[in-house]
Amino acid sequence: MTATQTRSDAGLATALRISVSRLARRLRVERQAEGLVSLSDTQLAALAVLDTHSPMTPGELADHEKVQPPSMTRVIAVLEERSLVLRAPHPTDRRQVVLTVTEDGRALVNQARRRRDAWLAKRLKELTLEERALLRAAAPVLEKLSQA
Amino acid sequence: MTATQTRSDAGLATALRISVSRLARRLRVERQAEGLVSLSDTQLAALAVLDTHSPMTPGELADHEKVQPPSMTRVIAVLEERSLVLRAPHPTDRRQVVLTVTEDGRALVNQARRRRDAWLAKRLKELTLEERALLRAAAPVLEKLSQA
DNA sequence: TATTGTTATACTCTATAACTATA
DNA sequence: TATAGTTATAGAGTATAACAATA
Repeated sequence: MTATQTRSDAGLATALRISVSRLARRLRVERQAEGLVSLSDTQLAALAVLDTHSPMTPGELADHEKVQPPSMTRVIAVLEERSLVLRAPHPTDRRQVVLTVTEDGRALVNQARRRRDAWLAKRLKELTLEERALLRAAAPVLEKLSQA
Repeated sequence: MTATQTRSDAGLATALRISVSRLARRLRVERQAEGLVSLSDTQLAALAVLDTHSPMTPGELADHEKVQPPSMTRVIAVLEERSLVLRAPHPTDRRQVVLTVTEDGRALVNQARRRRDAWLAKRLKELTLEERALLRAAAPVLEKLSQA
């Protein structure tokens, strides 16, 4: 590796960190600007996890989302009150609770996803074909970075 | 544009949103895991803005960071108490306050930046030359997206 | 009167500690 | 005793409303 590439790579970490963080913040803001959903980040994230992993127990959900069980209790209370999830007794262990996402819950998750994608899709259309191709190739690399 | 490309572009928004959001979250977590800095996101962000735009008034800083003035008042109080910023009277308008970052403040911002970059730089080294080149090219496009 | 910044107060989110029910 | 979940309580962060000082 040449000295130029080494310098360039040192700058790459900074440049990538800034551009990724900034775009992520923008995506959050654009989602909130859409309003209407009126669920907090954590509430929506928990619902999205249930959408793909349902059924789960509150404990599993808390572990997955890296929050403490009491925090998840409150999140679930909100989701249940809005009929987005169902709480049912565990078939064999009566200490546990089984959570399942409702049809309303799935619909809301999908709506939220579409709304977040909408802003980005619009911005992507303003790019050149080459730029989009570049991002298409870069997306899996970014994904790999975050899972390292 | 072909039908295939259209479908692919629709998926691109979703793929890019997920990978960018996930990597940004990971960067936040890794920064916090480094500990030591002991400033909140907002406090560090405000300090970083002052590092590049100092001097600023509290009002300008609140506008820039999209928080309400009373919230910024509290952030500044913490930063001043730790000798990271200085509050001085405005030379001509005595209603206003002029904020400048101290040497300690600049040092802390740079340290925080280095620490955040360190994790990412390490991950980048695990990629192939081609993958790094891809990200180098993609970074400015991501930057452009966030500013759209 | 309008503007800049602060103080007073309340709300949301999350945490730790203590408790209940069950295994 | 140990585990799953909830309730009680506290702390951090941010908001709105009211206020003081100055333009």
